[in-house]
Amino acid sequence: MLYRATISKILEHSGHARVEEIFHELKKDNPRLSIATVYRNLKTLQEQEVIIGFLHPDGSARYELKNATPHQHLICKDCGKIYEIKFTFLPQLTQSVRERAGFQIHEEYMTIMGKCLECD
Amino acid sequence: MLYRATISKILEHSGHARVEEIFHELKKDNPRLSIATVYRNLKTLQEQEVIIGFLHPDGSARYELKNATPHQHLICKDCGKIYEIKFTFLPQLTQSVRERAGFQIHEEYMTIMGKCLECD
DNA sequence: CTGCATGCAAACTTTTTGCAAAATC
DNA sequence: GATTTTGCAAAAAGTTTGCATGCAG
Repeated sequence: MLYRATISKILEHSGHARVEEIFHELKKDNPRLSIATVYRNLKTLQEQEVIIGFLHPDGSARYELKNATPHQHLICKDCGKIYEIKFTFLPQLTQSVRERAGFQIHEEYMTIMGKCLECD
Repeated sequence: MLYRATISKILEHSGHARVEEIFHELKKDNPRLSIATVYRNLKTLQEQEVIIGFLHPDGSARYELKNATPHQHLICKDCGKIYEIKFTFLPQLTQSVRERAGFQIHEEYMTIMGKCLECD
């Protein structure tokens, strides 16, 4: 069944979900669901580039929809909350890095750590 | 003993070392060393802000010296290699993010994913 | 003597895998 | 009927913890 639609729906209104959260949500509809199935489906959906997976600095894997407009992540070192931001000068940055290091940036995977307003 | 000097020396000439690598190096001098000790010391040194720990997207924990000049990380999604780069416009970025989101950037923890020259 | 650091083994957490049963086409 | 997906249990891999021992102040 691949759970594609369901996982997408979950990620639509819960931004950077953990595996456990996704598992918990899916289980509401199918109590017999195994977490192995969740892992397998997340892997498949990531290979199909439907979703984006990344590691939170706290060590937990997080997932979000790929079709959302590309954005960057600010992650608070204190509370761990993830803020989304759109860097306006990203084209310049992308070009600069390509010229200086021959490195092609993937804009969806940019992470900045720091301290958020609430924790300051 | 805390292994502070030794771990620092290891990290001096092996940039983004994994726990296993550090363990292996330390074990040369002390064959009875336990990996639990390495984990405990790495944690302490990180709390003392002597070293910086971060998660490689491949899931492995990496460590580097904190006293080195702050830099940013480019990580290749294909080969996993970590490139260090110094963004020249970081002050502007820091200020922009602070104004727009009230978020105080920690410059040592900035990560950009993408594809490196060798893998392109 | 007191307290911190260590080794060892066990426990935990997260993720992956083998395999047989079930679902899908 | 063949292929794919699933549940379950076991296995890996990475990290943490309890406890008794050892070393240092």
